[in-house]
Amino acid sequence: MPKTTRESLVAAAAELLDRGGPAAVTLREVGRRAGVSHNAPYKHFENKAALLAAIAARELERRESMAPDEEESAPDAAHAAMLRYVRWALHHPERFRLTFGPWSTENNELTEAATHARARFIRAVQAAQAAGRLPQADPERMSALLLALAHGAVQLQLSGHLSRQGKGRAAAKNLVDDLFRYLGGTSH
Amino acid sequence: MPKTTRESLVAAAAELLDRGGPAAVTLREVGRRAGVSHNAPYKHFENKAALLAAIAARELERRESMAPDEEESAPDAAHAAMLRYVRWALHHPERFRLTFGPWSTENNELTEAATHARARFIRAVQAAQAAGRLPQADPERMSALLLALAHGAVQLQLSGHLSRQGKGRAAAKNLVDDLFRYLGGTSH
DNA sequence: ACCTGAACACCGTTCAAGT
DNA sequence: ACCTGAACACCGTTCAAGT
Repeated sequence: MPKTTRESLVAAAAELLDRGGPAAVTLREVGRRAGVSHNAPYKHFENKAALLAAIAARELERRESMAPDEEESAPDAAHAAMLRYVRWALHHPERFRLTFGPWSTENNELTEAATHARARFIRAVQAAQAAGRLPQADPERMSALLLALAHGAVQLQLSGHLSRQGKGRAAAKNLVDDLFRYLGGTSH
Repeated sequence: MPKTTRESLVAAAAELLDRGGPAAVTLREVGRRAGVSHNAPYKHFENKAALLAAIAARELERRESMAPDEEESAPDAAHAAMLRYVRWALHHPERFRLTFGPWSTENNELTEAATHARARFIRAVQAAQAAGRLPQADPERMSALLLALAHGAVQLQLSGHLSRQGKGRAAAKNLVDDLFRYLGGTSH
């Protein structure tokens, strides 16, 4: 595999991100790990923000390529996709956080990948609706509801705002399951 | 009002935060605006992170003091509190973002204020449950579900991940209303 | 086209010193 | 107890120059 300099830079940056957040992604250390000078990155990315956006885009494409194709139209595809998303986010908090922020709308590569992933999820939601497991609302809006919950649940768990004690065990995964249970009961 | 230096510092920092995020909160500019030297802040806060935590704590206490007391046990108190939260977050995105991150668990003042606010919300949820507007689940866990949705919906809207086009109009406010409608139908 | 080394402005933090 | 000014190490970014 002939790794281009660009790929090496993104890989090094992603590793630093995981280790200590965006502040730990210094162009100097990125360059060192990629075996180039500390400002070689400027020949591949406009600035540090663009480099971070490239990490986010790579991550999105990877997740995309990992999602099983056949599953898409199964009745529980949406539920499964959400649990997969939650598990991924909890294991890679910094990459998850990178998803928001200014990068999202300013970077083309990223926006395109995000739009594609969202379209895919909407199809899964439609399958669940057809199977009667989700209310018959506008699929796009129903998707937004589900995504918002997964997003917020992960965020709360990561920042320690979910009480971890016995009774109310409100782990992100449980909140996703709860929501599907409630929505499944609404045959409205 | 005899503003202490500490209060001036936090006020200046909050203004800078709103203007350009945490990166714009430089101790030098904070000092300048508060009329002190660029490292006077170190006599009041351990470091920059502690100063940011102080902003978050002040914000939480303000929101707390603004919440109407009588409303707490009304059947729609939880719904109203969530809409108020969403409106606040959309108007102060940087302060909202500050709520998560490392500060939350490491700062005592902040943790205490957050715990208090959460307890208050749980009581509102119990009132809604008693009125049959929310399912009879564990109140703490039901609160977590609602908070997660509000959180995630705001996050998605702020980062532009909610399609703003006509049909699926998935503004954060609408998602909150949707959830309450669905949960209200589940008399389970 | 891609890379390097020096340089610039800026920042968080520390320290010795002042009242 | 609170503040100042100088100093240090570090960072993003720019520039002139090399292949």
